[in-house]
Parts: sequence; C-alpha cells; structure tokens
Amino acid sequence: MAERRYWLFKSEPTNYSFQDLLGEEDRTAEWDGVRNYQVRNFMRDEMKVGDGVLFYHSSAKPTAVMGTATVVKEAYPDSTAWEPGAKYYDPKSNPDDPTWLMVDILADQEFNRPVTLQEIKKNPKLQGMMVVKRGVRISIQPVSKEDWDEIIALGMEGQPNS
DNA sequence: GCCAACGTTGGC
DNA sequence: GCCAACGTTGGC
Repeated sequence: MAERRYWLFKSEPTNYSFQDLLGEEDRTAEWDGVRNYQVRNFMRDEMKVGDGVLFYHSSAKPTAVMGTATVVKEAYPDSTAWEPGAKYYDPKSNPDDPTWLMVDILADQEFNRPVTLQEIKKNPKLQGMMVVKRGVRISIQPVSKEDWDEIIALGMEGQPNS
C-alpha cells in the first residue's frame, strides 16, 4: 500500500467554497480548471485515491483551512479545456492528448472552526508549510504528515458547528 | 485597491 | 535560448 500523501487545495469561496462541496450530491466534485503545469504534474504523478486534502479558502475573510476532503478519483482529462467559451478553455489542449487533468474530491470533515492563515503563520510548528511562504501561488500544495496532523488538531478544537 | 512575486508569452 | 513585457495570483 502506497503511503498516503497530503495536500492543500486553494479555492476562492466566492467561486467555490467548502460549503459548496458539502452541498454537492455525494459531497463530491471535479477539481477542474487547473492550468498550471506544476499543479498538473502533482495530480498526474503523485496524487492517489485516499490522499488527504486540506480545503483552503483564499482571497477570503478570513483566509483559512475550512475542513478536509479525500481524493476519490485520480487524474483524468479536464474536459473543460476544450469547451469553447468555458472559463478555462485552452485551445492548445488536444482532446487526443490532453494537456490538463483533474481529480475528484469528496468532502470529509468540516472543521469546528476555521484554521486561519494568520494563526498558521504564528504557529512555530507550521513554518514549513508552503502557504506561509511569500510568493508561493500554486493552487495545490503538498503538505507533510506532521503539518496535516497539526492543522487537523487545531480545526477539531472547540464545539462542532451545528 | 495596491503591489510583490510569479508563470507565460513572444520577439529576437 | 534569452529575457522583457505582460497577465495573474493573492495577501494585505
């Protein structure tokens, strides 16, 4: 059995929020629209069914990890790339040899409270996370098991949201 | 709204 | 293959 990996997925909640994922039928969504080669390569080469996902809200108040999800389908062609007029249309992506890929994720655990970027930056244990580093913009980032465990512990503090 | 930092594009 | 210009990201 391969080692489970951990990831942080960024999403702007005005575009797609963790609540949106929770509200999906089967709580599952296609993670389409990735148009960055480094992120594409993470999905293609490293992401496996069962991997853990921290769902992070960017450009939000607050910017924070909202909960967790699980990868339930490994990389497959992102069909939005060849839909003219779609937001992420890319005429250079050939359906016979797709440039862009997506995965499916399943909402897992909603945190009892958001774990904010502000507190991540203040937490000495979490200084290795890419999300605290200036200028790191990729929308999917690898997360260490130690950082994953720490974020989960913080998110599970306090009373559950009703 | 600002702007630093980054990825991509395209002229050469 | 270099690199300046450009567009985008995303925290603040």
